[in-house]
Amino acid sequence: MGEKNKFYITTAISYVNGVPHLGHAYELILTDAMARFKRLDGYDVMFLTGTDEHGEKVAKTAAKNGMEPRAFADQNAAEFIALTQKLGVSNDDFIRTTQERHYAASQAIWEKLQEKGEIYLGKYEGWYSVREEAYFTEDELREDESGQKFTPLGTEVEWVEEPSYFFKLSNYTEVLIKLYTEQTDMIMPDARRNEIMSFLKQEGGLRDLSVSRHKSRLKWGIPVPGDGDHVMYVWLDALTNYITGVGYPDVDSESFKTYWPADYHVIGKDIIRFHAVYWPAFLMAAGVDLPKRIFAHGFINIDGAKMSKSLGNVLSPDDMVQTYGLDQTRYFLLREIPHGQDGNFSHDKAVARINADLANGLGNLAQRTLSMIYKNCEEMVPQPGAYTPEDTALLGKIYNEMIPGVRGHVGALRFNDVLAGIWECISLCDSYIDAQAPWKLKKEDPARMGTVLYVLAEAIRCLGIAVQFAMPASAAKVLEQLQVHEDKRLFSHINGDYALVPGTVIDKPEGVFPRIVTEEEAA
RNA sequence: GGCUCUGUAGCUCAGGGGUAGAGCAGGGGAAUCAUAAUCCCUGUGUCCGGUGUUCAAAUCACCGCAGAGCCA
Repeated sequence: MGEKNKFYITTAISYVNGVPHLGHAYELILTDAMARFKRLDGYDVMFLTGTDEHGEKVAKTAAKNGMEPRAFADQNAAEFIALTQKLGVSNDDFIRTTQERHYAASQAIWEKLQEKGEIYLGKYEGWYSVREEAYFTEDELREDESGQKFTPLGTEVEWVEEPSYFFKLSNYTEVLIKLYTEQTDMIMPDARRNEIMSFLKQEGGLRDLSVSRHKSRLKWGIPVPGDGDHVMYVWLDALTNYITGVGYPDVDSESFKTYWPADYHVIGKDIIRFHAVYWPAFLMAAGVDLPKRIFAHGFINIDGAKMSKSLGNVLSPDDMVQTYGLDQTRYFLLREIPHGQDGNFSHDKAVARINADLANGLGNLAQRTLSMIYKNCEEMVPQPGAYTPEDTALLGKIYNEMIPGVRGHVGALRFNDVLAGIWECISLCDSYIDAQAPWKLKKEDPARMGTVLYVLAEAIRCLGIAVQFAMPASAAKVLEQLQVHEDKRLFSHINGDYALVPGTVIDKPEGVFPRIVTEEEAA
C-alpha cells in the first residue's frame, strides 16, 4: 500500500470555566464521526481536541471557589477528558493550553509575529468595568444625569489607558476578502461565510487587535516573550493549539509536515469570527499555511427552546447517554441535527428516531436474519448457491454504491444525509427479505433459503462496517456476531473478496438495539 | 437601524423557472422469520403574503410578515 492520504481535524478547545454540556458533546461526536469515517476510508487521521484554560473568567471563577487557577483548570479539564471517554471519542491527542508544549508554541508564534513586524506596543484606550472585569465600547453604555456611564448590567465603567500589544489586523482586511471571495467553500455553511464577509467589508475595515493584557489586570495567561508586564490575549493563545497539536514550532517535524494544514476546524457558530478572521490573519502573518475548511455547527435546542440554566432545561451529555445509551445518543445527534443548523431535541423525537431506525430498522434486520441462520443453518453461515438477479442487485448496490453514495455528504459534514443514505440500503434488505421469504423456503427449497440468508448476512456485514463511524460499539457487536475479524472492518473490505466464509460458526444472536418502551405503551 | 439565513404535507426536512418530494406519524391490506418488528398501497399541500419579470414562478426581482443570526 502506498502513502496514505492524511486528514487532520480538530474541535474547538473547550473553555474550562464551566462543565461540559450537550453542545460540547455534539461537537465532539460530529467531529469524531468524521475522523472515524476517514479512518475507515483509509486515511491517516489526526484528530485533536482539548481545553482552553487561560483568561480572566477562569481566574475569576477559580478565585470564587477559593482555588488557584491552575488547580481549578486541572479539575475542570479532567471533566472534559472524561467526556471524550464517555462519548467514545477517538481523538488522537488531547491538548491543554497549560501544557509546556503549548507555552512553547504560543511564545514561538508571538516571536514570529514580532520578528515580522506584525505586533507593536501601543496603548489600549477604552471603558472598563472593574466589577465585570470587561471592556466596553461607547455604544454599549448608558449614562446618568451626572455623566457617569454604566454597562448594560448596570456597573460603573471607568476610562482606562494602558499599554498593550497590538496585532496589525488592519493590514488583512483586503487579503481576507480576497481569500473568501476565491475560496468560497472555506467557511461553511454559507450563512456563516456571509457574516464574515460583511464583517470584513464594514466601513473602515478591520481594526488592529489588542493581543495582550497587562499583568495588573490579568496574570493567568502565557507570558509575553521579553516583556514580563504582559500576558498573551486568550484567543491568540487558544487558536494556536491547532498547530501546537502537530508539533509547532518545529515546522520540520514529521507530524507538522504530515498533518498541517488542518483539513477541518469544527467549531460552534458563536466563535466563527475568531476562526475565520483572526486565526487566518495570525497564520498569514507568521508565514504558516491556512487551514482548508472551517465548519461552524449550530446549537441544540430542547423542546424548541434554548438551553439555559434559568429555564432549567439543561440536558447534560451524561443524562442523555444514561437514558438512551451512547450509540443511540450519537446516532440521534448525527441523524437529527440538520447540517450547520440549530437542531431540536425532545424526548419524543429521540424515542421515535431510536425505535424506528435502530430497533425496527438495523437492529431488527440483524436479529431476524441471524436468528434464522442460528436456528435453521446449524448455527453457521450457510453455503450460498448460485445468485439470482435479486441477490446480485442487492449486494451490488451495497458493495458499489453505499459508501460512494455518501462520501460527498461526509465531505460536507452532512451526517444526516450520510445516515439516510445508509438506511436506504437497510430498507432494501427489508424489501428483499420479504420478497424472498426465507421462512417459506425453509420447507420448499432449503438450499435457496441458505443462499438468501447468506446474502442477507453478507449485507449485514457491510452495514456493520458502514455504521461504525456513528455507532462504534454497536457496530462492533454486529460484526462480532458474524465473526468478522477486526482487521477486516474497513470500507475497502466492503466487497465480495472479503465476504463471509460459509461454515463460520455464530453465537446465539442477541438484539443490539433494544426498543424503548414508553410508559403509555407499557401500561 | 444595516445586513444574512430560514419560512414547502400533522412533524422533521430535501428540492429549486415547465404536471409538487422523502422519512416519520396517520389510514387500508399482506405476511408471521424477527426486538408486536417487516412488506405493499395511500400525500391537492394558498411551496409565508403581495406585486412584478416571463409563454411559464414554489423556483427570479422588489415590497411586506414571522423566526433565527451577525454588526470587535
